[in-house]
Amino acid sequence: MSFSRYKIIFFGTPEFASVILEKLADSEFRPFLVVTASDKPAGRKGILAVPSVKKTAEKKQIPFWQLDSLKNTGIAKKMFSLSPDLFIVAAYGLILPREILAIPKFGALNVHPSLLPKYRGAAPIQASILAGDKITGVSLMLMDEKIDHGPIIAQKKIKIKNKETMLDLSEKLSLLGANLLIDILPKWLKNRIKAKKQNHKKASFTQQIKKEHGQINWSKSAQEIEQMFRAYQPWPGIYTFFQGKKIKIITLEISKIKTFYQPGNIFLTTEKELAVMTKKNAIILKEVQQEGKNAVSGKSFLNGHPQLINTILD
RNA sequence: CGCGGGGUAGUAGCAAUGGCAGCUCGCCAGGCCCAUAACCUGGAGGUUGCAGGUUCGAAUCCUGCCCCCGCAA
Repeated sequence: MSFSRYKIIFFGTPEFASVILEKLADSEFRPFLVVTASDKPAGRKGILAVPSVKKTAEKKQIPFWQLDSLKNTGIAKKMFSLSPDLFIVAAYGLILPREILAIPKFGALNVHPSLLPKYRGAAPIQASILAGDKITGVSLMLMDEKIDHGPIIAQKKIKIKNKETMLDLSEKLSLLGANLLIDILPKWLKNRIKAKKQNHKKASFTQQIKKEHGQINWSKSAQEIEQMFRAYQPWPGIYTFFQGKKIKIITLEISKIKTFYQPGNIFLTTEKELAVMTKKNAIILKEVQQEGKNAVSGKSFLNGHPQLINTILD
């Protein structure tokens, strides 16, 4: 029995969605149309950045639309005329209006990288790392007009490992989500699954991440700063200011070394490594990058800035 | 033509802003030491990204080019 007669439209934009699209494209749930965001200028020279999903659609030879708005009524009509059976949405970036959601017979399914109702919104993966959670997962959800609010079809948990960054976890969750989809879709399309309403009282929300979130507050604990570091890879990264210049931290390590320094104090460990004290434990700066400069090891940075030792960072 | 920083010894990091090109690290030799990545003494190592210009004199000022990076998006 094949499901390839069902007409599926896939909505998504970044890498996370791209992984899912790739899996679907090779399955019997291959979408016949992909909707993604348009190319946007990026980088120093304003070179156009192509959404990851667009590349995958091209690679898998699936037609795609690049839309920056779904509010145009013509879009809904055009989609309706294609008579799709199902939408699959993963990190598309735009809210789907009600008239669009109403189009497919089997609804619009969203792949959300958290255990809903926890971490609704824009940055669930970062939120789970930032909070130091040990377990997270993906949720398949039937979309309604409110963000990440619809009833849940399926969930799958995974552990968050110690050194896992947002990037690592994102990749795992996208694969998990893709496999879960392929697993669940046959039952869903035969109406054998009932979506369960979320417990809205337990809902929590995450905000879009801004660059300012990456500034280090040294009065937090080393543990918290390290979680921040992993959550904000690759963007915005974490940084501090030294003599008015922004210093990005490229790699770091927690040190349990005992000192009497106050939080933010820069010092040398017995191994001559560059370290900063926090509220609890110290952070060793293995690799740093000053604005306008290449990334260098903590030792090298120290060679050029010997006055660094014993200054206090905010 | 979005804004800005940078390229100086060795695959390292930084000074010197018109007047002898220096510092830290590393490297080499020797010393000290039970010993050392610590300490002491000495040493090697440079066409200052490339090309041109201004000047008695350019790492420094001007022009063009190459390369690296931060911001913005």
